[in-house]
Amino acid sequence: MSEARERDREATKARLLQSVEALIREEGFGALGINALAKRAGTDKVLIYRYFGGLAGLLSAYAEEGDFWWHVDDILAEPLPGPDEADGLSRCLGVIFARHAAFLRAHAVALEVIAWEIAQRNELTEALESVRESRSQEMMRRLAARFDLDVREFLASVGPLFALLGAAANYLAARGRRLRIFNGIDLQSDEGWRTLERSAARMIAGVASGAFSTYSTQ
Amino acid sequence: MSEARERDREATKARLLQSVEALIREEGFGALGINALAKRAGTDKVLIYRYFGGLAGLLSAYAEEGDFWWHVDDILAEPLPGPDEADGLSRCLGVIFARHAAFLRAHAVALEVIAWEIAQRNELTEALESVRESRSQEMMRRLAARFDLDVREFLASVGPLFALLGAAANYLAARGRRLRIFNGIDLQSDEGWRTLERSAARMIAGVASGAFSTYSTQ
DNA sequence: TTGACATGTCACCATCAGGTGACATATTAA
DNA sequence: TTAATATGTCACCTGATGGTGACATGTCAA
Repeated sequence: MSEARERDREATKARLLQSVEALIREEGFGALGINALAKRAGTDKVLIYRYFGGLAGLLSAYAEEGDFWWHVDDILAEPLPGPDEADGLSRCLGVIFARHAAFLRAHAVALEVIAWEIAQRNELTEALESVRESRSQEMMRRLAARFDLDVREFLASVGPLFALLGAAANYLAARGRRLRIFNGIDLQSDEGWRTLERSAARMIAGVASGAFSTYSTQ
Repeated sequence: MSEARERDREATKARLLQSVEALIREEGFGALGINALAKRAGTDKVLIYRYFGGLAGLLSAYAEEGDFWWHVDDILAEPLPGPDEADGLSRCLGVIFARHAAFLRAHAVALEVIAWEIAQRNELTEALESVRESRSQEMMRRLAARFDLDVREFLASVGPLFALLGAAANYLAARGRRLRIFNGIDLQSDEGWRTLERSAARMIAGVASGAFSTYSTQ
């Protein structure tokens, strides 16, 4: 009867971690539960308690090793406008916005993470959040270095801009999973997102024209 | 024993509707359930089935009569920059952004609605969504009329801008409920939001400088 | 007064959740 | 070989959920 599954702790742990990813992608965070995870992994839920100490432990293990968010190297990959080019920083920010948006649209798990971070706050969302935040900070630091700007002042001037555009991309991409139209924009079409990118680029340029140097405050 | 509660259908229905609001505000959407609502209203869940046809019916009744979102009159209340003033439209959009953001920060239920619309899709979020969307559309139409612009072209030029800024405000306000900092911005302080409003105003101006008239396409 | 209906109460059901204890068996060290 | 331990299976518990049927009693028209 019982097929005497192979005894391999590491393989079982790996299957459980993969189940976290698969469940989030296919059914969303709402479906994440001890029972569902065990079933999906084809194992017994008691092993989750034994190997990970419970659901929270499994989820934070996933957060640490999971590949659910972009890497700084990818978001800043060449070719990328540099400090020697005209409007280098503005165009650079535009490219980053576009890459960020493209990544989101291509990664269902990332969108689920964003949606769930807003709606709920628990051990997993906190762990995921901290990974995301540290990557963003790293990206900003490297960008400041690229343009030879003081990090503090760079954050002060570009921070609000990134906050607005990043927030917009997150919201629209997450929303676009299930709702096609927002303010007349088709969130599920390439054309809709190109429109958004053009607007974002113009908005960036608008801020840049006013102030962007290291000695801008207001 | 049983206190023989007064028999008043309308009062019971009203208590149930108030429970929806109270539960969302105090415990979030996750707590919305037949049992929790009945308990909160101090009544029996079977009455929800009888009077509203079930949870979905109660929730959509709330969506129709609930006061969970801004009214167009409020968001466009005077004083508001008009077509005769310099940069009238740009400044008008800036004011609307600020009012939208201020409303969100002051209304916990609205933030819950936004968060839940992103994370889940069900009868209630669809009903709430449709109310929100229709108010936005109405606001845009009245704005076009105020500046004597063709609605279609107005939507094409201002639509992406509103989409980006509205999305950003929604995301940041919803996120700010539980997470204080985003990209160095304090989402729970007036100062943080003033910074965002200044950036938004500059971004709007940047788009306006390039194209804003009725005959702009790209 | 009587009978129909509206309002409200209660008990119960199946299902799912997270969680735990008891057990079977493979592996490995003594 | 034997005994301890690691791995995995199974049955069961408590509690909450959505949902329904049976019942008690107030209200109101005939």
